[in-house]
Amino acid sequence: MKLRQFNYILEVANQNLNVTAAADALYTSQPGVSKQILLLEEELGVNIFDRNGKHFVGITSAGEAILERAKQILQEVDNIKRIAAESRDDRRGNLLLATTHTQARYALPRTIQVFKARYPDVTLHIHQGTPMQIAEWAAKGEVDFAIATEAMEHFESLVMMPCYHWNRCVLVPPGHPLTRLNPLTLTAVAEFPLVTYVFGFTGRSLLDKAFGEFGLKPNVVLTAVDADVIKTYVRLGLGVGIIAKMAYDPVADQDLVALDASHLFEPSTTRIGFRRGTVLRRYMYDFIHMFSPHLTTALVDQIASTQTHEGREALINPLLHHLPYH
Amino acid sequence: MKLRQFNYILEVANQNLNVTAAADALYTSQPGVSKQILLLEEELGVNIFDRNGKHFVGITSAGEAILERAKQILQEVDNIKRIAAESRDDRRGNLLLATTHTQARYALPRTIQVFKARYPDVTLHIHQGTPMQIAEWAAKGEVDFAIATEAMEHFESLVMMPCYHWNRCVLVPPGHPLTRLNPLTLTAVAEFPLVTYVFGFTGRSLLDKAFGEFGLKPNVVLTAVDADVIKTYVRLGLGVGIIAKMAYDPVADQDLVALDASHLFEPSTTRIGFRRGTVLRRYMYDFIHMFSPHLTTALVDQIASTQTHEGREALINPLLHHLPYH
DNA sequence: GGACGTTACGTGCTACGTAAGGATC
DNA sequence: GATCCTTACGTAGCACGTAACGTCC
Repeated sequence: MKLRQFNYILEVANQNLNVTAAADALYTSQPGVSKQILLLEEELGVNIFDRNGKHFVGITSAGEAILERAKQILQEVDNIKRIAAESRDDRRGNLLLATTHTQARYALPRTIQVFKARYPDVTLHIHQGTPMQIAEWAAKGEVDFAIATEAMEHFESLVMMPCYHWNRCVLVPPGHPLTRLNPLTLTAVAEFPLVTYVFGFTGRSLLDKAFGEFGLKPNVVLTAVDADVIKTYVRLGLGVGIIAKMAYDPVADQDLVALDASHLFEPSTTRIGFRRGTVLRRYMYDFIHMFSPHLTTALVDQIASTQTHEGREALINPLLHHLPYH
Repeated sequence: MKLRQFNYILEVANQNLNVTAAADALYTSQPGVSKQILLLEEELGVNIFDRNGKHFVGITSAGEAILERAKQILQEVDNIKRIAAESRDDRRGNLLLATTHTQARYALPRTIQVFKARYPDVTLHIHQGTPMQIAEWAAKGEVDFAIATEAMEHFESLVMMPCYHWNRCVLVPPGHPLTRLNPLTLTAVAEFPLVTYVFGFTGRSLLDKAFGEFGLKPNVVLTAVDADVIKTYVRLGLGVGIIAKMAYDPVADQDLVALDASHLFEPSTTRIGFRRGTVLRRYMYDFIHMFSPHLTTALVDQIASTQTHEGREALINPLLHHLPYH
């Protein structure tokens, strides 16, 4: 049994049982991967993969259990690397963030500025993706942190912590009829064509929920992944925009009017998450703390080491009531 | 990083930082071990061991963390082996028990007879030792199960489950003054020289506690590890014996009189334990179940997967009230 | 016929054991 | 001086890549 063999079988499983693809992903030869898998199976006396002739067509039940353990082992190997890196130099390393456009553009810049000043020798990488991709990357350990509003709670293997609440504003050109309405109502908004986020992005689900509860059928004429695109189309007069309040820039967007809509929608919660069981480096704890001052090292450790869903809820719920608003 | 390197550093740590001893224990050459450790430290860029010149004198703080992870990794490797063995043939394998004389001689034979009949192809090994050794062997994964009455609760890394309660009898030659006493009292017993278990064995701690609570200072003239030795000296008239009731055999010991002493002492509880995080094979679950019918596979899994002390207590305490008596 | 996994084979690396060398107690 | 770890060196085994082969769709 060798660590490399564990790497190989996991990559094959990840690549939909395609050995060739796994070999490519691992930058090695296909026969090498094939050989090592056969050797491992021979050593264990058990098939990990089901085969139809020479083609891999499935994972055996023993294989499932073995892959699970192999994943665990490689995670611990990774932890050892981190422990070593931390002890060599706790100010040097990499920080891989996966997040959405909204976070990268509006929520993160300030934190990242402070972080870079504090840790000039940590190389930052920001991967942008859909909330679903983001969560998957973090779950696989391909990135250190996932930061997003949606789709984060479906991964039991992620430690998720709330960072801040935020709500929306309605974006209209100056002189638009809605600017004369005080207070703004959902019914009034629903009478205009809307431009807002794509489903599955940036709190779109809570937005739909609010209209739905009033029995309103909003006329969404355009959806986009990010607020910059939405603003562009509001400027073109395509419709009324609904975006995160933090995405409105009073200076750059002074040609548009932002109407507070906090009373119309439930606040959304942005969360940060990382793979359970991962050792965090000092600067990672610090990053979390800079982004969300209520998430101290001790609290993060406590949440991460709590195994039951209920236990984590008990730690997280009190936080939710004192979360900052953006 | 290689699995072998993890093996090496753990063995060195186990052998009090003596590389030569570790190499011997691993049946390999000392320079080989030395080399691999140096290679690992070089790869990680961190010293795992503190050195004074060429002598190993301690473990670095990073080393502590690394050893912990390495242990975890090797345990999972072991689990993979078990999963594979189970899927090859779930009726063949090894079962390593560590237990005391008392259990091996009086409690286990019946279970083992049934077990051997059910699993003729499982090779059984019984290691006898002190309760402390037994627990350590199990904690290190050197044996599958520890079965004992004492010293079992001090190992957080062991999953411990209660098997049965038992109590003591007072052993005297026929015609002894104590045989005319009804009921038997602690004060009366304390007036005679006593022969009983060594401290740290077979419920000796609860025995001392009972005398202590009555302010009695028993005159223990001889202690032994096992009841057979105790009986021998009772026969020689050296004193009154106090042994586990199950250790009295009405046939073989008919030349001695056993007086029930259940009302004089708190019952002791014999427990079975295994290393937390270990995958159990089908026959291992069955062995537990045969030895303690209340410990079903589902219950064992539930107890083993409960991470908090309180959670385990909540599962175990109800058991304690319905435990069989031996 | 194309995609895919296995077998064959030659090369280079590496782990291991023996022997010698330094260091520490 | 004994114990202990490291360095040196030769050998054997193993992993890897290229090429050829067999198989499935």
